[in-house]
Amino acid sequence: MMTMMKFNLSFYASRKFPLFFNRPYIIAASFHSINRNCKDSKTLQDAVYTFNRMLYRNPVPPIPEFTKILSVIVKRNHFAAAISLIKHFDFLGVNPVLKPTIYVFNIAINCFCHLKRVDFGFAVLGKATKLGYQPDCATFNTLIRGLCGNDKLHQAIKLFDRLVKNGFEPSVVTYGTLINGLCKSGDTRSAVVLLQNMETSTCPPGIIQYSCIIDSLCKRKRFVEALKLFTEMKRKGLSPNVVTYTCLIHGLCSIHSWDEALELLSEMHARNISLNVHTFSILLDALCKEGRITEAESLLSLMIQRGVTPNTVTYNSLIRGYCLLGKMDVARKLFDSMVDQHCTHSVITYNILIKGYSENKKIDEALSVFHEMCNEDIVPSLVTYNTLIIGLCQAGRFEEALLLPYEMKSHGLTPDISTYNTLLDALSKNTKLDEAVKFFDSMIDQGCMPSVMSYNILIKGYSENEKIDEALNMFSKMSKNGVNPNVVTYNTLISGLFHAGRLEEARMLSSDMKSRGLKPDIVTFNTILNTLYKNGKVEEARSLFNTMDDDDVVPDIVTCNCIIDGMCKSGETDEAYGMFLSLSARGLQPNVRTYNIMIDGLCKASELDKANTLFLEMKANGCSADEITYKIMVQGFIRAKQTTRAIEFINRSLNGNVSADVKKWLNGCCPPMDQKILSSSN
DNA sequence: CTAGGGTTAG
Repeated sequence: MMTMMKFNLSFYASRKFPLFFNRPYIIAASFHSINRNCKDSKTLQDAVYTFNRMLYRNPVPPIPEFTKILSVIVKRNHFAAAISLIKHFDFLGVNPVLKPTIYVFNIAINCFCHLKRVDFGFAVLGKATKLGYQPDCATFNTLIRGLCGNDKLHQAIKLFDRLVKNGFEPSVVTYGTLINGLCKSGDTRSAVVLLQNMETSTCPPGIIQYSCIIDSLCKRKRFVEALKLFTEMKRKGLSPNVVTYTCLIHGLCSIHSWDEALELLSEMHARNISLNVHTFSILLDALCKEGRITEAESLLSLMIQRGVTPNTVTYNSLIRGYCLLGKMDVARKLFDSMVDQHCTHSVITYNILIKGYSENKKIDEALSVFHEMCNEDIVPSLVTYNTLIIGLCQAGRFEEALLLPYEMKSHGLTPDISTYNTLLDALSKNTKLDEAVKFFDSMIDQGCMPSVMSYNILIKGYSENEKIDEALNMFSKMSKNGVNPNVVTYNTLISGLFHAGRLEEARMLSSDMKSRGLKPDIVTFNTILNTLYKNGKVEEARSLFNTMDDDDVVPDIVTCNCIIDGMCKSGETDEAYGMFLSLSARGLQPNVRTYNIMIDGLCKASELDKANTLFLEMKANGCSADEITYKIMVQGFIRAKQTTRAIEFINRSLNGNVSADVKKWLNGCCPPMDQKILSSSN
């Protein structure tokens, strides 16, 4: 326990105690939380009722009975309600029966911190000190956490240092809180320094501190450092627990490193650490994200078999998995079945379903799910609205989308920058550039400052409408307004300049970008490579491709498609095919475009059998042929005068639900055959 | 004091 003997608190005693009474925001907030959810409000009302009854019981129950109720209320996030109950305690020192303990003060501080009023938290500390209470470890830990959680990390560190200087011995929780705050703010380096400081202090770091930093490193994809800490903790005799492993597995899954993740799973097995609902959910989510829904289903059975009950989060991932595959009926069924499994729908569950319907071109269903959630007393979040706005815009229903920010405001939600950017993008994409520009100005009037993304959207809008000079104008305007361009800005402009044939300016921009400390990314390379090939600069393209590695940029499938296409067009079909075969070794999956490019190249090199084999292979690889694939095959066979096989493909495409404009395909291909093929295929 | 699910631009 900590020693407070010489601990000097004078610097807090001067703080003003907050007025608990008659704070309008407290009343408003309590009202809101009571109405948030029926089931919840019932427990809240019960708790408040019991609390008030206890106040008038004779004799009054001991204080810990009251704080127990307060803890329940706080656990359910009814902070304002807790504070309004705490005001019943006697802070004036006239009623010895209702004399608060330091624990009551701590709860009040915690509540104020959660209500984003850390300043009131400090005022409570001031009052406690003045009344002669000794703040305990929890008091300061709560305040430090409050500062960390309210973007006042710097003050948290200052408080920590000041406390230490005044003789306060931080506990492992104090260190842990600060390490967590540093990690969440992205300063993992300082977190590691603090971890090292713990080593020489009276409380050495534990599993929690290591796990916290490991998680933060994984989230930032710094796996080398994460694994180093992981090894270090094991070397120090600290056994990683299920949380530590789960953090690492999560990180590895996020970069599709399945083998490494599986290795950790077997290590867990060897150490007799069982997977919990978090671990299973992460694995299931990763499978769903990759479209591996059958495996996700098996994993669900496995977890149930092992006695781990899936929860709302688990189901959310599965539902999203079905949505991603367009299986909305299954998604909906699963959604409905959650109730039978005693799983509640969260606002995120609804958001997933709404997005699923929107993306599968079922915006009316999305809207009806939205109304459903309101009827179920689930309060739509900012994300709900933003998702709906995207859906409405994609469905071309701009008027409705533009109304939603007003509806949000009437429900107490503030549209954020992404709300506005979505609308801005929708306007500029749909040849309403003038309206987009007006909207951009109105954002500022609404008190929402345009972000880099806002500028990027307009720059793209101008570029794609042959107004590259206006785009360049926006570019200089953004810097003037204190918004720094990012890689996307440069990529958009470079692409626009290429499109306008202003190659030299594009080149200049690309070096300007580097001088600003921005590194070209995969899109930059793809944009430039594409243009080089289009302009027949094959050698230059090839040497640029070879420099990608120096910039730590790994070619993706778009890059390879571009290279394969370029090789085919310059007659190097064998080299192109070699590259095609090397894709899996690069960890890349060919997509429809890859197959189309390669098949076209093979057809033009009169390698029809090879082309046909690829056509069959793409289906076996789960990549379905589109209209272009059929067109390439048909034209290939016509060029080779293999009319029967051409007709075969025309019929296949017509039977295969591919919307094919056969007549268009045949245009320019052997006119005399035109009639013959068309008549036989009908 | 540590872990999982939902939204915007190239």
